[in-house]
This record gives sequence, C-alpha cells and structure tokens, in this order.
Amino acid sequence: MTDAAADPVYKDIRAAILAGELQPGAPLRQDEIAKKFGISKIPVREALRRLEVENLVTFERNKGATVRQYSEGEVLQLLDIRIALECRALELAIPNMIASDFSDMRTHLTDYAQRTEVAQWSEMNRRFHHMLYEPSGNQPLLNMINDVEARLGQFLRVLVSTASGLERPMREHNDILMACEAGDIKTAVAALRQHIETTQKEVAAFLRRGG
Amino acid sequence: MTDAAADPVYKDIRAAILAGELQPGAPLRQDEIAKKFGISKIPVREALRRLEVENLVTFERNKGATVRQYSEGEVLQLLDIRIALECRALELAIPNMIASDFSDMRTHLTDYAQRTEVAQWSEMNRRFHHMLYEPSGNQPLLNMINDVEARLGQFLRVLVSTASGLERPMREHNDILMACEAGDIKTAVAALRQHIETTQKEVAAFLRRGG
DNA sequence: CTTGACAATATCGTATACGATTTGCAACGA
DNA sequence: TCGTTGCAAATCGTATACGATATTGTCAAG
Repeated sequence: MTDAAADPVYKDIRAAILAGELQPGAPLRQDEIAKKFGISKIPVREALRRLEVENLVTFERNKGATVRQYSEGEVLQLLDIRIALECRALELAIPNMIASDFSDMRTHLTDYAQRTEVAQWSEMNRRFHHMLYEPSGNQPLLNMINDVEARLGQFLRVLVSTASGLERPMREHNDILMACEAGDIKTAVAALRQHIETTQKEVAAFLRRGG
Repeated sequence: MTDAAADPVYKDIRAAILAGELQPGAPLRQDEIAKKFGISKIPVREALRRLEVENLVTFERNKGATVRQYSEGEVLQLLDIRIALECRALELAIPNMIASDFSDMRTHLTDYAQRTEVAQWSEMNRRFHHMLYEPSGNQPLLNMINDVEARLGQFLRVLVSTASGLERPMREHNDILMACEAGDIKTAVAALRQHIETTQKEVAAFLRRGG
C-alpha cells in the first residue's frame, strides 16, 4: 500500500485474477512480471506475497507462485463465511440506512434488471450487496466481505452466468430491500441468509454435475 | 510459509506482538532484525509485509514498520466481526459434536476454573472458544476467527485481567456448553452472542474510563 | 535562550548479482 | 520403444550494494 513499486503489480495481477484473465494454476513468473513493469524482482515478490496472504496466490518453494485453485469443499465453506459476515453486516446496516440509500438501491436494481449482457450481472450483483452493507460503517467487516468475495469471484462469475438466471436473484433482492425499507431487521436478515444459502445449493448442484 | 528465511522472523515477531512484548507503536527496524536472525533485510521485509496484511503491523513509506495501534472504534467493530464469525461457527459445529468433544470441554472448563494466575485466563478462554468451533470442520472460517482473535489479542488480554473477573465468563461458558450438549443450536448461539456482546460492553466501558 | 538552516547519520526501498533448486531435453542402454 | 541418467537452461531465494528519504544533531543568527 505504501509501496510505490509493488503497488501497480499488486493491483494489476489482482484485477487479472478477479476478471478471470489469469486462470487458476497459471504460473506467475517473477522475472517476467518484473520486466513487464520495468522493475526488479523484489517488489514483484512483495506483491505476490501479499496476494498469497489474501489467498489468491500460492507459493511453492523454488517453484514460485501460481494462481490459487479452490477445491469444491472450500467454495462451499467460503459461502458459509459469507452467510456469517453479510448477515451481520446487514443487521448493523439497517438502523443506519436513510432515504437516499433506499432510492440508490432501487435505482440500481432497476438498472440491473434491464441489463442483458450476462457479463455485467456478476458485477452488478456484487455492487448491490455492497450497497446493503456499507451503511454499517464497520470498515474492517466490509474489508473482510471484500476479501471473501475476491476468493469466490472466479467461481461465482461462472455460476451466475450459467446456473441461476436473472429472475430468482432479482426477486430475492427485492424482498431484502423491501424488508430494509420497512426497518424489519429480522425479515431482511432471514431473506439474505436464504438468498446466500440458495446460491450455496446451486453451487453444490453445479459441482455435482461436474462443473 | 514456504519461505525458509522469513518464516522464523514472522513467527517470532507475531508471537512477540500477541504476547504483548512488543507494544503498539514500537518500531520494527529491518537491519536490526536482520542482524539478529543472521539474514539480510529482504526476507525480513517479507515477514513484515505479511504481518501488515494480517493487520498486526503498519508500514509508512521510508519510515518502516511499527506494531499496529487499534483505535477504540476498531476494537468494537472487530468484536462485531467476532459475533458474526463465531456464532456461525458454533451453529455449524454443534451438529458435528460427539461425546468426547463435550467431555474435553468439560475438563477444560474445570481446569480453567481452578487457575488462579490471571495471566493464563486469556489463553484458556481463547482455547475454550476454539474447542467450540473446531467441530465445524470449516478451516477457512477457523482461520478467520484466529486472525480476528490475533488483532484483538493485546486488547482483550488486558481487559480480561482487569474488567471482567472469572465468575461471569465461567457461568456463560457453562450455559453455552450445556446448550451444545442438549443439541440446542438456537439457545447455544444466543448465549454465545450475548457472551461476546457483554465483552463488547465491557470494552466500551473500559474505554470510556480512559483505558 | 530560542529558532531556523544545514550537515551528518540512520533507515528505508530496490536494483543487481549469484548460489541453489527445479525443469526440460537429449543421449544412452535395456 | 521406453525408461534412465546427466547436463543445460530456466527460475527461484537472498545477500550485497547503493541511491533516496527521513531523522537527528550542530551551529549561527535573532
């Protein structure tokens, strides 16, 4: 973060992994990356180590770094973590929501519903969820949600564009938002929880069929 | 982890921070650490960067690393995260608990109650909580709980030995364990939640009095 | 005595260099 | 043909070296 040379490397590689441009298992050669950015290996290594701690990259001694591959079980476990973090975030956020928050979210959902490009669904979905949690004001919590999101990213992007269509999530998003507007924390949290649990079931089914 | 030279540095400094030997704000000089371990600065930097991503250390450009200082608000927010993660972990763990888990926890609590050394309370408390969550089998979740625990460590160690005594936590621990033995997820989670919320209130009070 | 400018020192960040390990390939023998 | 062995190239991990930046101490002017 404070590190001039490593920072662009970190950002670029991270973005490439999240966008799916770098597939799991892809090797990340230090010299190659260093040359590309016109720097030495040392800041490159620091960027890669950082991604390692974020669980996006794996190091093997004397073999270097590769884009991390998640097992099926881990994906389901990460969704359990999402349930924990996001339900709590929503619970904390609802009492802080104001009129403009609701209208922003409504606008976003309307926009979302009209998008036909499958590629954008994933990003818009992500954005809606974050709008729900931001009023919590709990930055460490929001950061953790982002981290988990990043780890699941590759996987869910594929899933969203195949398994679940647009209708079911949209309906559930609406239900959650309505409960928020009513200030009904219990209902909203229950709806969010079910929303993520359904995703979890879809992932499980997707994997069973050999995704 | 895969990194021979940096690993001992990482472990040592991390342990020193968690044990409170390195106070928040304390500078971590690279050359000094390197000499102490008989290595160069480069692996030292990697160890420190790793601790930075774990939020235990802060870097300032051209000023180096210091042990991170948490603000009062952040401590309370981290406790909100504990509520999220630990309640979920317990929920997932209870269905997997077997007789030996219960007896291990009972034994531990009995042992705990007889300790008179305040210094040990914090560690025994930590251990009990982890025994509750381990049967969840969700390793990524357990790792996150550990991370949050580490960030709160310095703070709670002080608190446990001052604000709350031994009686109240022990009673609550007992309540949680009894609900687990009864297989009553709802009651157990509610009790755990209240347990952490009480800690949160104690921290808030402690800070208000200028801890 | 205080304050500001400047020099000396300490510390950091990273490029370069090099030994260590792994990987790819080719020559050889079964 | 196929598996082995050994060498060459690729890649890694880290020590050393050095320019850049921050910190500290000194001295002169006010």
